[in-house]
Amino acid sequence: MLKKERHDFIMRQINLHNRVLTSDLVQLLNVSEDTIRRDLQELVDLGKLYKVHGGALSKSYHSSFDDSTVYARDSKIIIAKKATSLIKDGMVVLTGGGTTVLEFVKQLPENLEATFFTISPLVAVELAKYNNIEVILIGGSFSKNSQVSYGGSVINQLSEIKVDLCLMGTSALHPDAGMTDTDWEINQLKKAMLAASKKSAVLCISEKLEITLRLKVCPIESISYLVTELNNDDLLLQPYLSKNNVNIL
Amino acid sequence: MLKKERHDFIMRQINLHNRVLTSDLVQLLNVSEDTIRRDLQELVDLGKLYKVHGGALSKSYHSSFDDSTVYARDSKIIIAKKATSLIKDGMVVLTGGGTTVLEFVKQLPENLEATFFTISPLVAVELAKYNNIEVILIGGSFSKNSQVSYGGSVINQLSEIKVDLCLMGTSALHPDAGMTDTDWEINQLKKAMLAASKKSAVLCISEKLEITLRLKVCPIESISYLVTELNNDDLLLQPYLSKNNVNIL
DNA sequence: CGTGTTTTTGCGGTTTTTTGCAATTATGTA
DNA sequence: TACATAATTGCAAAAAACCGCAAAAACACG
Repeated sequence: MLKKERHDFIMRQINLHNRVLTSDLVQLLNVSEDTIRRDLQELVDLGKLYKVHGGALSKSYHSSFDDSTVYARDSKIIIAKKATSLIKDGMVVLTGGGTTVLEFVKQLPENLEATFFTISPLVAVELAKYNNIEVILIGGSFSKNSQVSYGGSVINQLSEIKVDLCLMGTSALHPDAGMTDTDWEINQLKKAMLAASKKSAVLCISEKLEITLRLKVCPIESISYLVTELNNDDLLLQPYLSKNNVNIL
Repeated sequence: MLKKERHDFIMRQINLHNRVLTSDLVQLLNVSEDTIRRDLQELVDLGKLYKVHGGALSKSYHSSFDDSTVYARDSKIIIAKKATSLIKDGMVVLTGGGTTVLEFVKQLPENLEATFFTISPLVAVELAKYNNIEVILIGGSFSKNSQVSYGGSVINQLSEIKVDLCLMGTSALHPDAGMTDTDWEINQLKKAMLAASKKSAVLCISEKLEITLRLKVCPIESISYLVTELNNDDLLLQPYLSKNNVNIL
């Protein structure tokens, strides 16, 4: 069996069961432990899975249960602070969920007067702490993974509003492929959010740039503002993005 | 089972119940006590939980326990535990907000299969921790005081559903005046919730009994179940309530 | 086709990690 | 205080990971 075939086999197992045991793979693929370990290490280097003593776990599995510690918190705070400059008194804003957006809300100026629509209950609770912000929570089926409202009724409600700016995080952004995602419902949701907004801002830590996932949300030129933790000079994509009218923050 | 998986399992239990017993984990994970103790110690080193004699507690629980902002927490826990007996597999339930309802959600049995509608984002987030509970968050204008969705759109959405049981806290309950409130919008909301439900349960600490506020929500006989922290014998209203077909828990 | 190079793979030996056991100590409770 | 339960410690066996090496296979190129 070719190495590539083994890698594909391992990734199938990972996607199916979220985990693999070294010992199982030795039996199934009929190669030595060392070979399996080398395979796993290579897949780790490609960022495709997570290695632990005794086997490996899928990346999504790992991140979804690790909710007590926010990953890359420092970067997210930098992004959040930058993003607040987009918000002016009197604006009507729509936000998604996620730790970066939540951090953004915490950084807003105390006396901001604005109206916020949001699909995230945690964001709503945080926004409610501001006296002069009107909060409208958009409800629907509640996603256990992403902790936001989703589904048909959310899409319907979004189709009835038009806001100045929509603000969301993303799992992947690529100069050619644009914004992409893995979950179909979240994908639909983001499309509807963009359609409901005059302008859009995407909050994205740099390591998620230049990654492409299965489902396309929108092309790169649909994004009005990209907010990362990098300086403009350090952002290699900068010229390409500017060409597509994406403002960099 | 891999060590990482055990750690994730433990953290899930902690997030769900705010505590774990060493002895329970030994049975559930089928490893020796020593292994569990080492696991717990490692999670302590990672700052993810708090170790005590006999098991471990969640960090948030520990801090919220010290946090005296939750008034009469002990009574509310008693009420919450009693109220869980009203919920059976397969039920469709509607809940309001408030600390007592939130505590109720935390006390639900781990594998409950049910559908919950709620107007409270915090309740939704807490419910989402249960694998077999479907959560539908009802959105609308968000109340800074009561931390729930309210207003016309909520009333509309409530008019479209019919659930088995509606569960809410209250600020006042009186044998003659029934359930009363001070806030007009919350008043309307509660009426709509009751109208959307076949049966209703009111969670109420005893000190709010025999109080009357300005706005009437419903007469006493509209309440199917009253849950307080008292024993039946200590509840002076008991005969009167039974006469009006209110079940006491 | 032949030869030198790179890649892949398995093996032996060593080190690290994990786990359970037993003996001891600590803790909480009647 | 005494007793039961839980925690700690040291230890040893088993499992897994690591390291260097060499055989085998695949590849490149004249």
